[in-house]
Amino acid sequence: MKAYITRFAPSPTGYLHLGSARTALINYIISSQNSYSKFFLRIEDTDKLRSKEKYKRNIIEGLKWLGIQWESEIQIQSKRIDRHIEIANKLLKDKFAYKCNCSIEKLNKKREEIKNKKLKIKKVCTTCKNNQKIQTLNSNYVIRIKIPEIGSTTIKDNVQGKITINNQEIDDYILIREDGSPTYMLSVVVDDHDLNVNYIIRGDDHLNNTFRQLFIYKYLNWNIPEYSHLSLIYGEDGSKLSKRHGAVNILELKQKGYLREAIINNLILLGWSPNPNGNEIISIKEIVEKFDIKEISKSSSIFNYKKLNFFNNYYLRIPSNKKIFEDFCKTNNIMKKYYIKDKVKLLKIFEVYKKNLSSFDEIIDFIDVYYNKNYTYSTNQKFDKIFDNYFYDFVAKLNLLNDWNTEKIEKVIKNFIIEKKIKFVTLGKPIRFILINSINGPSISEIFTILGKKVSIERLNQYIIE
RNA sequence: GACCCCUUCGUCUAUCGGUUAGGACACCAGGUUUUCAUCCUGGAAAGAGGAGUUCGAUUCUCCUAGGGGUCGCCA
Repeated sequence: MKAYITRFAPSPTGYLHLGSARTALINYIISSQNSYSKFFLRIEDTDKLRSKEKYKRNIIEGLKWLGIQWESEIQIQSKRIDRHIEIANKLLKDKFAYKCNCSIEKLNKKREEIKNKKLKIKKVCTTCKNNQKIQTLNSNYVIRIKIPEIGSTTIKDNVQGKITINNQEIDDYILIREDGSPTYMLSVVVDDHDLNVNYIIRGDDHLNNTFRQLFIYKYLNWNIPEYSHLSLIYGEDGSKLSKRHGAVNILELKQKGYLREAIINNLILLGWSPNPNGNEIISIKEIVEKFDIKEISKSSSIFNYKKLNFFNNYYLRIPSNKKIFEDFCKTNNIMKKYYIKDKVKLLKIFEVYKKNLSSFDEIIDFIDVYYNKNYTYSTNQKFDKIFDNYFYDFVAKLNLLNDWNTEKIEKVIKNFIIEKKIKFVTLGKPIRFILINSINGPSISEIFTILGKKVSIERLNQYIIE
């Protein structure tokens, strides 16, 4: 198996979201498939205006949380500007690039003209490269790459297949801005080359850039990496995944109580299917064993939260993940209080409710009633006469029980209904209501256990038969 | 608009010319149950449209329609 050097290169202009996490994940998986491969993280922070430290931190933290590990220290693109400029100058010297001093207005006019005349060309500056005066300029110019006007360029992409476009479709894009700073198009190529990246896996919004970037590799005689352009994932309304689709920020999902296993399981199944017949639960270990990027679908897919919830429910029910629930409680502002007050009780409640949860935070809706010292039974509820007839008797029986656990309580209840020849619901429903003010919920023996004997009897005594 | 890509149940997908078009989530129904749920069983649900190629097309080709990506001194 080939040794791949892969990388994830986000720009810190937004949070790590599901789409970029998927790209990072796939890079990581590929590089995990053998011990010779490597995976780097590079922060592409050359857009000083939009890059934010908080986004950078969010991306790093999000990746760490997902368990995506990178090689050595994080690469910072802005620290390598001198090297980028050096390469641009080399290109310039070798006549693969040229200086251009066209004004923005002039360029816009040219673009307008191309549009109006329905021309297929993309090169907006056609004169500067032949103008000796401009080529000897010392300031107020940009450096553009020289792309041939004839011929075509082909890329072989592991996901998208073989794609060819005409060179006239490729613009003489800018390498160095007027202020002397390198553009993304230059920086990625130089950084990838210097890191020995030989496999680029990114979103297919970069597909067009590949044709452009290829020329830098060619002009410098650098090895061209392998490519895989992943189709993007969308929100349920078909539009790009964004804020209004819910918590697309990975760390927000963590805060809500989603597990990394669920997110990874869900993400990897978009466009890929390891097990055509049977369930779709797959561990990261199995993914690394089975994943083949050539099997991934070209078509884009829609992210479905209901499926994420299914996976999350599956993973949060696994006993060994109980400690993740504890971590959640320790960091969640609401849960913290309950956790400190009575950890054992909290874990008991979790055990009883977990089959109903899509994410840990959903337990918040159920929990307070078990901790509320000032609990009062909602008195407007009326029950069956039969229940009223046996109620005091039942409380008395329960009161006799000293060994207060689910099993014993259940026994008392069973014996009682047999003795009195009544149906379980006749007793169970009202009791549940008296205890937690809700008809629905866990079995009453569980509720008794969670509340403890003293509180249970106290709450039952709040019910007064009229 | 130009260039490129995509199109199987609501959603994610399987099928590498011949299948009752399979699975997962969601949905619906029945069963178990101490209510809700869990769990079990079952059900409904798909090849965008049109031409070709072929004995035979979901599968190959072309056209149309729909969707997406790109078209910056952003990355």
